[in-house]
Amino acid sequence: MSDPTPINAPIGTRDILPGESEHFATLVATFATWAQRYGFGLALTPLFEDVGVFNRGIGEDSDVARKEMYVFEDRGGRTYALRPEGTASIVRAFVQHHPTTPWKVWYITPAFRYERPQAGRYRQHHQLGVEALGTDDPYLDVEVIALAWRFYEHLGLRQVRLHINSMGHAECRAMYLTQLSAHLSEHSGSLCDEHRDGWSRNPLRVLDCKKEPCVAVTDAGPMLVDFLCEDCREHFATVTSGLDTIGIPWLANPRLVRGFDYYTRTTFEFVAEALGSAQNAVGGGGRYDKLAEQLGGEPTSGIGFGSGIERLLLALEAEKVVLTSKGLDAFVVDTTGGAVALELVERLRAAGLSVDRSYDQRSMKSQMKRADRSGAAVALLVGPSERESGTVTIRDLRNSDVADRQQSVTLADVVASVQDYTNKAK
RNA sequence: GUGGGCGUAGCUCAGUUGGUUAGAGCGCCAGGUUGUGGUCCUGGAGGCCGCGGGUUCGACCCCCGUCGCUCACCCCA
Repeated sequence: MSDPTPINAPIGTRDILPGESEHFATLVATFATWAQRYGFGLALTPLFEDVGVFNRGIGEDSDVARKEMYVFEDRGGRTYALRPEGTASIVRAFVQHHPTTPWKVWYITPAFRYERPQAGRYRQHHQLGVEALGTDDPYLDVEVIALAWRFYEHLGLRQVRLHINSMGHAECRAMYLTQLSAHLSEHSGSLCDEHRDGWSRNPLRVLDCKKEPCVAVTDAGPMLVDFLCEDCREHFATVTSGLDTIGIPWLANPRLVRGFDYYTRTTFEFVAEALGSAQNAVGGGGRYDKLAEQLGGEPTSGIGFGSGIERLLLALEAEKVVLTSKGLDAFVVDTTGGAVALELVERLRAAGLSVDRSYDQRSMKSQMKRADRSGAAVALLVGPSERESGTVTIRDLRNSDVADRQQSVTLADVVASVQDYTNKAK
């Protein structure tokens, strides 16, 4: 009947548990703060969508849509997919609800891609990001990029480079694609093994190829920037000069095409140079002026970016940045059976303090050890004599060199005394 | 989808040409200190040596299979 074999988390997924989850939580809280500062409201959308939301959005020929989506059929025969990225769902919600524009939202979500896991790449990872719909004002592009930049900066990342490019709008890109295809066709024999026969399915992808043969061929070929129309050129110039104005360094990268078909005009990527591996993009995004239409809505401009939380945590680790989170204020050590601790921790918690205690009536030495490991600022000791006199002994656990590390306070003064300690520590 | 590496204690890892009771460090528990953590000392618990099969008198070790983890390619966050 029952199989006693333990079951592990699925391939490419992982548990984020205390010890690590504090960093995750601090990172999300930081992003929430910054997104709000920039005027974005939180948007929560379903984890799964009609598969068309993603197919139409990110392009049926993209790798993600072709082979990386978790697609399934529900009991009613509808075909759904777990979201592989954040933008398409948000735009679907925009089309469905017709909010007034400009509509600025931020999100945090798991994202799913069926691919072989490796360092910095998971089948379920977490993304946070923003989307802004309803205007093609280039200053909005600047703001979205600025938000990402300030967020990384505030986290403590110092080795992030902003790569930026313009994909043009539909017409300039079409002109460019004709030229690029002609060039690739002429030199297809010199492309890498993978693209020699496969380049025509998505010529832009060849620009993204890092292999020597492809780089050589595309270097000698036409570049998208040279095909931008007057409007697109001006849009791009306004974005980059806007970045200059507010002091955000950028790097023009004409090869930056990114993986999803919906991008138009501005595209950008944040590369964490501290990450040695190929998985060094901690965030990216761009403008998508056709996506709302593709999802059945009115033509609506939009721009956004997404950032991978796991990648950011790896980048922070690589840069040796430690995200601090608030530890315990106090740990109650009760050697009289634990009933005094019960009341004490409740009172302290009600006063807004973070408090833990030990259980199972362990020895004082054992409880003190736990108090120490807990990282609490102070230990609150209750033994027979304290219980007798209605007092608590407060012991400073962090400053081992000061003389008066312990003091006795009445139960009535405990809350205020602990608050004194934690305020001093700040 | 393709290729490499690795599966031994909670964690990180040793383990001799195949040989008898499988080890260390850290962590955990307890004691040294019957009311005091971090340092130190002592002791203890904890292992189907991933799983299945094969070779052998004998397998953690060699062979095959399988599952899992991991790294890389591809692509991406």
